[in-house]
Amino acid sequence: MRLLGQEDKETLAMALDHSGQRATPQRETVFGVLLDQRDHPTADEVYARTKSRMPTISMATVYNCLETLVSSGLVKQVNIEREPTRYCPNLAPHAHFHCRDTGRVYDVPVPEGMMKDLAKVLPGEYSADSVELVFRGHLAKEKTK
Amino acid sequence: MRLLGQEDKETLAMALDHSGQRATPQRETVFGVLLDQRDHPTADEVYARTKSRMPTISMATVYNCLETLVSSGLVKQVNIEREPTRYCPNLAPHAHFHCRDTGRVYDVPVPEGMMKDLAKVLPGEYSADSVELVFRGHLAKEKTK
DNA sequence: ATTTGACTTAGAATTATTCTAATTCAGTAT
DNA sequence: ATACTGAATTAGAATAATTCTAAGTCAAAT
Repeated sequence: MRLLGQEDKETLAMALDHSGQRATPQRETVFGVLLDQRDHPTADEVYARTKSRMPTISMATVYNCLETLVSSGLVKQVNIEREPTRYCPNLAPHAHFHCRDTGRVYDVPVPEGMMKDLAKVLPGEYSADSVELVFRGHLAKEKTK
Repeated sequence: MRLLGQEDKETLAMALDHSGQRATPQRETVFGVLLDQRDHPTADEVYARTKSRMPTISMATVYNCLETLVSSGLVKQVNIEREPTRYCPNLAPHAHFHCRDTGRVYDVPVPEGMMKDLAKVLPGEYSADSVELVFRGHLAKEKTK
């Protein structure tokens, strides 16, 4: 485990301040958990990982912290097929791949131009502020990571 | 309200048979409800609409019928942001637009070529059998329908 | 020092969905 | 026609992720 670096702490503090919220040890720890292992953990998983660093934290607080991080814009929720919500600190535009065998979720980089093209399929009466792209299928071989 | 036409009944019977299941009045009625008003109803809404045509049907049966229809391939589930699952009998490849104001979901036709292009962003180790594309935002004016 | 309001916490409540166990039904074999 | 078989339906209980509630804690500002 790696603690939150000074740089990440600054980022967090600024983003929270910008949305009228405070940095707290719990929020820093949860954010650190997300940055540390970018495997799209569920709230349960975040709770378990956070608890090992901060044993007194409660599930409710984990939910609160995650919500705070999302509202500050540093973390995105990833919802796939009514499964428990997953959390993702990858702010670059990207798609997701959901493996039917393992249930794991992988980030898929999306080229700049593709996002532009996607916007074009929308008829004029719609104006979208977010696009979500999820692939589902299988991994060719075994992905070790 | 419009009853299930002979053609739709055939389609349903064939699809069910193909997946080793039987056509029943409940399944026909639920399917009719979905074809009748293609506004992506939730199970609750399907239940209410179906009950007005077949007052004795139960919620469990509605869930069972929806599951059956999905497994037969005639209906697709549409999941958006952990909201209750919606049901959609539109089999053509299409995207969805989720209005932040009303919560309504609209079908957005996607040109053939776009789907092809989307597949290309997937690195070789992934093989996708389904793609989900959801836009979220606002409608320019008021959409009356 | 005291107040204020934000934050954390444990546990209860909510809610969409699934499960269970009993009943009904349709088709087939007797 | 009648009995069997497995599928389908049903009411209600159970599940599980998330949200809510109400009480307690803390940090900053007066």
